[in-house]
Amino acid sequence: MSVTTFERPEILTIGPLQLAPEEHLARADGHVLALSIRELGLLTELARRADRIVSREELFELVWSRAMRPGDRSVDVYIRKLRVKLDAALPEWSFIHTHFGFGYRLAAQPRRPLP
Amino acid sequence: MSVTTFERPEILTIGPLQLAPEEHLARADGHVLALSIRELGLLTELARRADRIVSREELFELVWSRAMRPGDRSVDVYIRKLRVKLDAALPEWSFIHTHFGFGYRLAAQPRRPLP
DNA sequence: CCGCCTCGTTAAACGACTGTGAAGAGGCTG
DNA sequence: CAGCCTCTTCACAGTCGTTTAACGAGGCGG
Repeated sequence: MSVTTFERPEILTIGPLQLAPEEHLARADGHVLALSIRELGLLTELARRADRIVSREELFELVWSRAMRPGDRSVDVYIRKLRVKLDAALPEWSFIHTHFGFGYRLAAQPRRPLP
Repeated sequence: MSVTTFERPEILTIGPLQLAPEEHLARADGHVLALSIRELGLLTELARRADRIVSREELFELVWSRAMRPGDRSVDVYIRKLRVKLDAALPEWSFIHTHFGFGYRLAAQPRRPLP
């Protein structure tokens, strides 16, 4: 059974960061970020769960659409790529926070200014 | 069914670039660009979707008015031709941005000046 | 304080995707 | 009919993304 709905395009806002998953686009202060499919997928799933801690296993299944093998480090590697690109675009902010033993949490946090 | 309307001519402006599709004309800083039919068609469809990523398939169907065969590189070739002509006319700007795996996006972006 | 487990980071290998130059067919014009 | 322009297709080169492995740093519990 199918129901026709008229949804507005999904726009996720995390501080100065804007995500438009359907358009394969991410913007930082309006400026377009060049993200790959995996990077955007991971960032989108984190953004949909903003301010909450999400485990690697959950992130992996959301983005890769299959179960994560024990020891798989793919999520870590892509977290790193995202951090590099986000930091290049918005050096004043930090977004992805590690919760040791649990997972990652996305939240826009102003970096403390240089003394 | 056809309805007679009185619309003002469509003028598309992308930074220093002006398109008048009905006149088969493109201007860069007022200076006329020599574009072929396909080139102008492709640039026009991109301009109508400025700042958004448009897939090859969509571009092909818009410009060629038929479905794109898998592996067809025509869009790429015309993107190249447009880039050459746009760069010759406005070396300080870049217009057509590649989004790997997704398509192309048109946006006027000042090229970074030489140090 | 020691050792183990977790996380950060880098890099190699491979495949997939895109950039580029050129050749050939066809059409239009003088 | 010759010359020129456009469109299309092809081949090769170059770039980018994904995945996996490996090493080192850091946190946590005993």
